[in-house]
Amino acid sequence: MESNNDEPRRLDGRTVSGLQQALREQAIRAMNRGGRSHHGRGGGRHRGRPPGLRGREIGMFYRQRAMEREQQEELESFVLLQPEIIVKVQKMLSEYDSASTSTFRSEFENYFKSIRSTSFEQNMKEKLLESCVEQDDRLDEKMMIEYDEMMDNLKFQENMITREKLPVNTKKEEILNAIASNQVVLISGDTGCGKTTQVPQYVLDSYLSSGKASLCKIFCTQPRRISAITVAERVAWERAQHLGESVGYQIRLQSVLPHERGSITYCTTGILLKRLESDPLLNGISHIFLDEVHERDVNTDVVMGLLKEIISHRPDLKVILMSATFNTSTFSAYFNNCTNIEVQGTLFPVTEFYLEDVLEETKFANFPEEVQRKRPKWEKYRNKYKQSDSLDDYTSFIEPYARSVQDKYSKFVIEGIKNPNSEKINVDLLTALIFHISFNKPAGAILVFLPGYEAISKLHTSITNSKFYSAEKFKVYALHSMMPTADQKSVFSRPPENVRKVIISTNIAETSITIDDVVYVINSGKSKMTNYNPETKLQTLEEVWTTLANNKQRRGRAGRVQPGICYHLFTRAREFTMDALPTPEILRTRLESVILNLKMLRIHDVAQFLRKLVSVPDDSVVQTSIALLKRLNALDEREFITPLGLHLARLPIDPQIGKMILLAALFKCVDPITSVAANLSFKDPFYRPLGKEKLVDDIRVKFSKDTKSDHLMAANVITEYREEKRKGNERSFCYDNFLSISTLNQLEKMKGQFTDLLMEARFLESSDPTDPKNNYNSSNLDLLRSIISAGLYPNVAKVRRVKICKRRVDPRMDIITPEDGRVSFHPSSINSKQTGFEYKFFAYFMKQKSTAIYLFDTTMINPRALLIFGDGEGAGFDQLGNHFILLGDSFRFRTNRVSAEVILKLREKFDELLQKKAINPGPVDPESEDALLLGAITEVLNAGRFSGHPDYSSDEGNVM
DNA sequence: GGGGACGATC
Repeated sequence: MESNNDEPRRLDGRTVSGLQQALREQAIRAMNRGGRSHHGRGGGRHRGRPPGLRGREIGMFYRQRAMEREQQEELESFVLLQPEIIVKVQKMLSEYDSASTSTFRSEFENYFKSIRSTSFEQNMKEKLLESCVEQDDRLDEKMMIEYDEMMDNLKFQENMITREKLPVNTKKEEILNAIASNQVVLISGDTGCGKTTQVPQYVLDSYLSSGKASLCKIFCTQPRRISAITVAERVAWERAQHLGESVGYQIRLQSVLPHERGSITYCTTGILLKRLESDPLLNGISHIFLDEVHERDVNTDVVMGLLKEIISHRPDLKVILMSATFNTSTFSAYFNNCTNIEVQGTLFPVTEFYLEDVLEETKFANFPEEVQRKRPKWEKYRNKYKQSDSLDDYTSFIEPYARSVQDKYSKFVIEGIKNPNSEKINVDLLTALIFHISFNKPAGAILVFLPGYEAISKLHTSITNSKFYSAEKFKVYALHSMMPTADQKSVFSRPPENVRKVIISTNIAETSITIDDVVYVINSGKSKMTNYNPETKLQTLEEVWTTLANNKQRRGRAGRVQPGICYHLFTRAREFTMDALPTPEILRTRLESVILNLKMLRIHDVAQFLRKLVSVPDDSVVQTSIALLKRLNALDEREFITPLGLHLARLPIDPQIGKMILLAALFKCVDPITSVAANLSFKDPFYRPLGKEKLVDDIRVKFSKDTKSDHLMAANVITEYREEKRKGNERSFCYDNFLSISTLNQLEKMKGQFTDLLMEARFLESSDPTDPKNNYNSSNLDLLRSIISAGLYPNVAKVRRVKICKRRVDPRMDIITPEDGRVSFHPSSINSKQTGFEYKFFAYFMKQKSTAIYLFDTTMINPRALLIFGDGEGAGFDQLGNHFILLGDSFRFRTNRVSAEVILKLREKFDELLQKKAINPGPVDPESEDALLLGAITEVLNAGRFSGHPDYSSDEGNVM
């Protein structure tokens, strides 16, 4: 056994010194400590102490040293390869060394070089020569006849009566003239004005009737998949046609395309963006409508930036921006002060009330007097100054307003709004208001906007537990993206007479879900926002005040069928402090995918391009994202896209996950890893119905089997779903396990898309994810976990020690990442429920700070995989002769010389292999030298697998 | 011990 050469216990991390210091300093400090081993610590305690310290200083010194040691321990580990493995792998590597290297596959080389050497501008000029849409007289004639037939259709004529009543119809000629005489036009109008369904039809019909339909091809982008479909269906219906005639849609993995010319295609913004990669001039397209530009999602902002450049090369291309009626000058200004045509909406008037009115009406005065301290004691003291500060702020902000309205409201109302707790979400007040409306106001559904799951859950409980509640008189729905109600039709159905429908929702009901019979809206004034902090490099989820734009949108939800009422649960004074608009998404997010996509468009100076967008992201975020892309080898040192980066950019997926499925192709474990990738890039298939949270968590643990992996748990779910579907049993399987059939089906489709693309790029021989040829290693659990970690790298966390609380891991304890210090398993991660781990290392994809820094999805990782697939400044030995390997710039592994050599050689050779495969894509031939290398890697991973044998496994990571 | 909402050619 190797323990004869390097006895693990004596290589305990405690004898080595400061990790983030220079190596020299480390060595000197270690020497000062006399190189004592763990066992010798009890002996000469004073020997490492500098002379001249007295009294308290001695205590301070030891305390400091204990802290240093603890920090080192957190980041330091131990790895040793067994001698027989070393011999075997060294032999394999020496054979591999003699193998020849590969060269560019020629057609890929040309493509790659054209992307690196041409600019966006040049590329457009080249494409212009190829593209020229000719008018087709015969087609025009045919379409004109069809158009006449449509006009004669009774159904069409009947629909036209309704269409002509839409407000946008009053501006029809003005709009058509503006589009005819301008390249860019902005049309702004509020919900219900008909711009989305009508304006593209006005344009199409003007071409049809003038016999030039072959020159008209309209694309209209939508931010959401669902709206692309429903709008297309509606427009086809209005024209008394089926989808696929003059109207169609295209979203990811699903489309009904209309006729090639003389047609309207509703698509998601993402589809247009992807198309631009190979078709930057939008060949054959005559009109681009960008709808809902006011929502300011990343894709729309980027497309606007690109269109601004494209239009000068395509003078015949018309761009029509469509927006809600706020903030329109921003878009008009962005496009050289383009014409803005404003259209009135058709919503019914909505009366607004504010907190002070609600208190008066409900007689609610029951706000908690004390400042509630939910935080632990220590935090209270730490924030003491801050707390009182914000209290003073509140007082000085509310006092003048309270004085100005004191004659209009009862004294208890004025006292109420002066209480800072009146600004917190108050379930009692919400419940009182809901029953007040229910028993005193005319019929109509009540829609409550709350920030998130917790508040929805509390209010739901409060309502249904109330003495005023009865199941016969109320129908209460909770609406959240993770709840099944969001996918069901029942929430749209009108309740029987005398039954009050109450919908408690997140902002999913602001844009994505529209419920027509809502008459009363209750706006809590709060919503949740993800944000990205460039300094801490952390994504956060914060509860924030809504903006005036949100308030307007929420209010509008009450006026769809009749005049409505909106109750804002904040004062008019608070409204005065609210922002006009939400922060555009591009300022709140990381930019890896955006940057890689721009590189594909041959936009090399990404930072310069981003500076020309409507909102300019922080340069430090751009730089952080570029740095990660370099670390993934997607960009080279000069920030040019690499062959690997090009493959990653072509996949519709985050670059890290793209790398994961590329590795899965090389290592032949495609089915489980594409499941992991689909799950990470789309959404979790589990529903979380109210009150079933624990049940769902238990089911997740059940599906995880013994993998210690949320990712492989998801893969297991897909495998079992497929099996149940084969048996015709999928409905009950999904019902019993709180799974969404539609999400699972989409995940399956996405897997197919990944394998299609991998095959197209020649990394696979079969495009069936389940083909045995793609899955020789799919049952090698340790390999699967390694591939996951290789993709997710450098997202690595380490468990320091496990605390058990009520027979479960306490998820708040003792997990660290080098960048953030202490983090936690999110309670929904199956690893927050495990009681023992064989390895200390975990890979994760999503990290988000809310009440703590949570890792949402985690896989326990064999540290050998990290060392082979990770990066770092290499290895060496300190002055005590202790060998080490670095992982990244912080994790450090003690080892011996031969182990270090073998591991680093594998790392180097694997990097080479990946680059080689990127320039000459192809499956790994089992007879080739590449297979030998992959075999050697698998050998090392397998030999490091936890075997229950304490001699080496304990120091590599066993923590229980 | 807890999850605002979206999205990805041919």
